[in-house]
Amino acid sequence: MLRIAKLTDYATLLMVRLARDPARSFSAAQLADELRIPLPTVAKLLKRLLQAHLLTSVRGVGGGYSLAHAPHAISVAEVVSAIEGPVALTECARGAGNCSLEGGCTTRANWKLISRAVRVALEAVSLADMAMPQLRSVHVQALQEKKP
Amino acid sequence: MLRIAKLTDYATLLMVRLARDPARSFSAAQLADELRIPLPTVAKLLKRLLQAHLLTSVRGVGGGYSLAHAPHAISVAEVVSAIEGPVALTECARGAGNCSLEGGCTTRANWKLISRAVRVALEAVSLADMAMPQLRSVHVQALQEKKP
DNA sequence: CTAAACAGTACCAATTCAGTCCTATTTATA
DNA sequence: TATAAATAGGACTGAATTGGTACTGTTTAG
Ligand code: FES
Ligand code: FES
Repeated sequence: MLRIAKLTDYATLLMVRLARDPARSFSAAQLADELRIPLPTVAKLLKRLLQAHLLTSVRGVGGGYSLAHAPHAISVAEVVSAIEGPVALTECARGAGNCSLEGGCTTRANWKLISRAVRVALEAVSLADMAMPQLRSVHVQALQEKKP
Repeated sequence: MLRIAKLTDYATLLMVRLARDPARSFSAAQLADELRIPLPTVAKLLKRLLQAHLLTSVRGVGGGYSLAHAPHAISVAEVVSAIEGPVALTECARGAGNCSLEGGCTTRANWKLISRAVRVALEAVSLADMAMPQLRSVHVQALQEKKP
């Protein structure tokens, strides 16, 4: 159904929670408890987000995680990419298309453009936005195109 | 990676092929052969597209499938929905969120808006567009928002 | 020195997805 | 009217992905 993975959904919840108190630091256990997500899963996600440089961590007693950047400087697209890799709607949209028509395949190039539009839509929304009651607007000026 | 299913990719290939000769009628075997997609798979997809009323079919010898509407009147969004159901990025974006915060969950409402932006992006592109060498533009005026 | 907390990896279970097969039913035409 | 070309519909399997778990190691405040 063209939906993001459940884990990605969790990840945004985590990030949005962190975005509400950008100064504070949270342990995995705290977040798991507060959001009612199983601890091992939370731990796994935080690790991935850390590797994507969206978080900073402090080890040891009293350690924890916090955002690596200001809430308005982290986009939903980054969170999604961190968990499920780059946004590319079709296989061939990201490189070698194994499609049949190949040579004269118009579909492929067009999927790439559509993918970009989607990516732009996700990039347009920051964690700060997500933490707010309602997005003001997601105005997506999607694609600038090489003229006919 | 936020990608559409392989079957959906196939489905668009099929639809685009049909869109190139909207008058003609194609048998499943013809399409399978031309696009190098396994026949049983093609047959399955055509059935689903038929049930979504995107195609019309004629049975018997010399029968086949053709588009139910003009190529410019069928959007990529419709094809995607026909194969993988309605576009809704998150579980809760389409109804009952089983999310923890529930009550005051701002994330949920915002995901809905993002989903809509994506949907609009897919609706903005028709089969006729996909059949052309390169989309002119996918300008997505995504969301009109209830003002602050 | 101990306990809290992150780091990394490997593993299992369950669901989903792609693909196949089989058995009707319809219809042009030889 | 018999035959073959086609769609209609469903059931079934195998593979791949995903969600979730477990274990072992490292860091660090008190
Ligand atoms: S190369 Fe993938 S659709 Fe043609
Ligand atoms: S209800 Fe699903 S994210 Fe809160």
